[in-house]
Amino acid sequence: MLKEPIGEATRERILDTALEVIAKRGYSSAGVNEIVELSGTSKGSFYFHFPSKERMVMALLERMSDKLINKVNSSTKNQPTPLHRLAASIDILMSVFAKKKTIAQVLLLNVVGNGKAMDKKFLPIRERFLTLIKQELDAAIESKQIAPLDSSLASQMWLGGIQEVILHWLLTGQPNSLAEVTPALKNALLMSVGADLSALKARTV
Amino acid sequence: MLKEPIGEATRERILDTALEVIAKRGYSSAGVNEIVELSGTSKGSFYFHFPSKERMVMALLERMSDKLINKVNSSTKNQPTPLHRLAASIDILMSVFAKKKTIAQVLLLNVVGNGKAMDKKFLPIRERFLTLIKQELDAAIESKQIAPLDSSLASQMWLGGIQEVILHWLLTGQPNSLAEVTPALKNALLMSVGADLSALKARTV
Amino acid sequence: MLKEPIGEATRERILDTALEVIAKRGYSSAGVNEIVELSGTSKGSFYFHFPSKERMVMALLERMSDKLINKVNSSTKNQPTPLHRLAASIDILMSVFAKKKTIAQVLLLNVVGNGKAMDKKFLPIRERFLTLIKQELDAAIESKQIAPLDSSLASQMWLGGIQEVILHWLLTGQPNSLAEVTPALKNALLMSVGADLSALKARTV
Amino acid sequence: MLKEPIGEATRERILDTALEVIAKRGYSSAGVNEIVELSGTSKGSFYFHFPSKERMVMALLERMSDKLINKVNSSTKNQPTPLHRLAASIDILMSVFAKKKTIAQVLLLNVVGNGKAMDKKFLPIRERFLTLIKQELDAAIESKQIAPLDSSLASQMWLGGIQEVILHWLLTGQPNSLAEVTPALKNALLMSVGADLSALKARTV
DNA sequence: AATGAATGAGCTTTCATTCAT
DNA sequence: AATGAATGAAAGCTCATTCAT
Repeated sequence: MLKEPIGEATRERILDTALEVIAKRGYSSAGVNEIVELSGTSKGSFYFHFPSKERMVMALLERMSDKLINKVNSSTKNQPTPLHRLAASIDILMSVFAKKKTIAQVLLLNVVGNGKAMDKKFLPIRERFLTLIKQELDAAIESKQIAPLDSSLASQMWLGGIQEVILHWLLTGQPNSLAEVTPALKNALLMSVGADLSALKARTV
Repeated sequence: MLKEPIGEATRERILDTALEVIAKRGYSSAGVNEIVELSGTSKGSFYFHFPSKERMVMALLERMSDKLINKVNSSTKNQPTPLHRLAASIDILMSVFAKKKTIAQVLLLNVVGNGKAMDKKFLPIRERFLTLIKQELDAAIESKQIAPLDSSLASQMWLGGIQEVILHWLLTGQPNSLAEVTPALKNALLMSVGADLSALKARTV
Repeated sequence: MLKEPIGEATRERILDTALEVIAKRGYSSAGVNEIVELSGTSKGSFYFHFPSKERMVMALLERMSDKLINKVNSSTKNQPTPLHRLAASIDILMSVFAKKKTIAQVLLLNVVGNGKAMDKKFLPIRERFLTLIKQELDAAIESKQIAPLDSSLASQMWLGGIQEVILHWLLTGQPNSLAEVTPALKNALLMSVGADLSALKARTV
Repeated sequence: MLKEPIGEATRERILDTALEVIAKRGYSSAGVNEIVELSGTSKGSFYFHFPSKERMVMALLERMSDKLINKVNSSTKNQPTPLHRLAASIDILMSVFAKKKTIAQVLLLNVVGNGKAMDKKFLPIRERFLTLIKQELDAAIESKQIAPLDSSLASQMWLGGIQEVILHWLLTGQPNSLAEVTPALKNALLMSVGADLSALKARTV
């Protein structure tokens, strides 16, 4: 009655399972076999819905980054200034990854360097986040919240910085909770572009 | 008399070739076959010198990070303060990667997420760079060059930020030369820890 | 309607071919490659049907000993006494091996010592034959056809004696036909447990 | 001073080690590498002393069966009759194998069915034991200790029977000690050729 | 839409053997 | 006599993909 987009159930089931399996095993060790078995479907179904394993993963990553960017957009909607929006973005990213380890694992451990020279294929996803950050930085510059700077470079630095902190947490378990370090990370990033932290705090209230 | 490490020729040849092949194809697509063929050796030789492909790659990464860290240490030896040393480290890292793309590709594209759950195996290498940065940050804090902060977190942010800029360059070709963005990246990172940039410049002279 | 085990064709073809190849080359020299080529299937099929070469061989041996034991059981069904059943068992074993050299080769030349410490894996098959003999010996003891003795030991001696005669024939070609020596072997084995041969003959009529 | 056949030390060391390794791993899993390492020699030495692994094993088996047959001959030297000699042979064989498991493992688990179609190569060794038994059986027939029979067949049955009992002990650990079953085995074998057991006992004293 | 048996190129690894020293 | 680096054929096995049903 409620299985809304009829006929897509199998496709979704495959993607859901793929997320789990890739998080557990990594991209190239995640076999179509295991995905198909755990999802209760079949090889034939898999290749009916996706032309290849690679394209399936791209669909998965797209679905994931869509959701993630939507969440970011929701959380920034009501923020008064570009810097507030950047701060809110960092908050939401960190909290989402903290809550869904699998998403972090797949997006961060497999988006980069997956061993099959498909790095370029994942670029669009990275680009989306870079653009997100860059736009707000440019807006902050335009509104004189921060001084002019190479916003492209800065956004790369931000993305990398955030990624590495999460990665470190995934791989070493340090810190216990991402929430612990989020404020400090946010401060450091904002300071790196010369933002006035006091202005931010005042307004958050 | 001086050709000290005799008999290591084959081993070195394999490692050199592996670097090229992994840079070209990524870790898991770099076949022992191709490495052996291009290096003009044999499978038997490969497995005489290394117990497995995995261990060979670890040896390669160790050799690479040894060299890299040595270069960093050389370049910071004569710097007067911790912040100067951090700045010099960034300079040398960026210039090395700019010069040797293959090193960047292997170290950055394969250190993380290579698809066979060996991520943890590469941790020691990441850790070495993190420690390098952290030590100088701690020294800078102790010598009051910067205010106290979570130096562990900061070093992660630095490493991630630097990595991402290089990665972006590798994957998109932007900017044309890493040298272009090095000063701005350096500034941003130093500002992120609240460093006084003017103090740095004054002393560099 | 009656082609019951449909879809098992490939699996059976592999087992049939494996029997030939192992008889020709021995267990460890029988390559999956050759088995697959001669059976007109593929490596993929092989590993779809069996998890490993070793497990395939175990399946083969099981199938063989099942058939063999069924034949023995059929032939002893109508025998009046335990000793008659033992005599009939020897007859049928010898005649089966005489007819199907490949079965003898695989079952006797590979059941023991195949070079990869899997000897213990084949034990169950030896055990089945030992049990078969032991049960009849015990029955013969109980029915006072023979005096009490270590039936376990005796069954080992019987099995080994029969095996060796067949082996000798396989390896040297002597005697020309197993049938030649079957009566003498049967007598010797029965005498070894103190059986009264005359009683046997009288009743066979 | 006493290292009699100078220069053979290495060769002997290799053979001794090979015995251990083959007992542990079986023929085809016993690698030249391991033998060479454990014996403290080198690949070069190995192939200086033996033209191939196979020939080395044959040399080992020859050495072993020489020793074994010498022991048998010593133990039968002073026995009064052929049947006494046969009984003594069984005793000594069982006690040697009981004492040196490695010898039993190599001689029995690898002489037969070693997986590389070299079965025929080991025939001479089997033949030596068969001949040993056959000669005494023939002598017993000639001296009228037993009635005429197919001594060739009987010797095969004996050899197989003895082998299987030892094999069973090696593979299952039953019985605890070979000595336990030796008298019963001896009796059964002698009865299988129609020997008068009482005559034997009387004379043994 | 779905199934699962079948494919085969490709993988890493093993190992008896050779040979320059 | 001895060394051990080098060889390469061959092994068992994996896995994304295809296709008849």
